Amino acid sequence: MTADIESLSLEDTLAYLSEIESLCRQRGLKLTVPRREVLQALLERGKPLSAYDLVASLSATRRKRVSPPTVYRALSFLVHQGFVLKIESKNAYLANLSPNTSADIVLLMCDGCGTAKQCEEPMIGRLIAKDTALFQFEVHRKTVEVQGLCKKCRSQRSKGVRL
Amino acid sequence: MTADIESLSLEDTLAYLSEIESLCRQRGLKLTVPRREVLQALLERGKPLSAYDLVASLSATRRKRVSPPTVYRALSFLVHQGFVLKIESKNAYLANLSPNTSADIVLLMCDGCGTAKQCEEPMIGRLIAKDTALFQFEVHRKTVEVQGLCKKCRSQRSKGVRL
DNA sequence: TACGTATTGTTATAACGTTTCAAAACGTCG
DNA sequence: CGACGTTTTGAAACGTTATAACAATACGTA
Repeated sequence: MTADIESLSLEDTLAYLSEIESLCRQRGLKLTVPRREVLQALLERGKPLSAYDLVASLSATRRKRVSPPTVYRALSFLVHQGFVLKIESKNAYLANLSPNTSADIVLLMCDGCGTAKQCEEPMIGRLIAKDTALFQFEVHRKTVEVQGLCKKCRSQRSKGVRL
Repeated sequence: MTADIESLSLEDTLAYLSEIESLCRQRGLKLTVPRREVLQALLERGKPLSAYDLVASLSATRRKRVSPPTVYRALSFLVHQGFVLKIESKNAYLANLSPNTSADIVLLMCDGCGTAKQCEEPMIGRLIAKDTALFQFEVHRKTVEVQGLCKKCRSQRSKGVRL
């Protein structure tokens, strides 16, 4: 069994974490222990995890029970800073692999294998701006999520595998 | 106090319900009592309601406790048929005012007053198709939600009202 | 009427998220 | 250093959202 192709190499994980630390310093914020642990767990798994998956994961690595509020607070911080994406349609969370870009993100989520691909899509913002301008609506946050089957799972299915 | 401007007139509500009934007949499906009650409650209130709001609402109109599964099953049917929209970012449900069109829908949700406006936006589908084609991703479902402030609430705020 | 299927009722429970308040860590100013 | 205010974390209890499992009922059809 090979490693999950979606997860980052150790090298990339460390580079990513140091980029996040640098962003925190720039913003005068602290990447505290629980925040870092949550982010690291999301990076390691590479796919969307629920808050309670993270509670279990952190409870395992420390050898002591971590409570839901600890995880939710860390997630709230990370989502606020744009380091983690919340997947609304699945109540799950995913490390944002492009935390410093401000382009809107389209998430392609596979119903087969549970992976999620993030696409930066600047035109979505323009399109939505057209609708919101019409109603003089002030935009705070945008969510664009697509569910379906990834290439790999489609070919699995065509070979007769049940999804 | 006047009626909520978002809710339909009695006349429009009846017209809408008979359109839904007609769609059900065409599809060989039944708009049973709980399904109709849930849809009607959503129409009457005109804004997103949680499943448990609906449990309370139905329990009030029948004078007997309605249980969550009853409501969730009705919602599942209505969402499946496209008669009701699920708002993923709020765990709430909204009557779909254009149940027979297949254009993608952008929801503009106001953080101030809780109302939601639905906009048909055919270009969103094209844009997403571009990304999904790149990854050979097969699309099953799309969610596009925008949170912010509606025109009315913006002007309230500019008059100093806390939101 | 008898039978199979679809739907609803009911209880219990799982999954997701928050409130509240106490304890600890941390910066900073005397 | 040490006292103080602020931010962050820990822990228990609770609130909200959603589903599982199984019994009862309604409904079409032969």
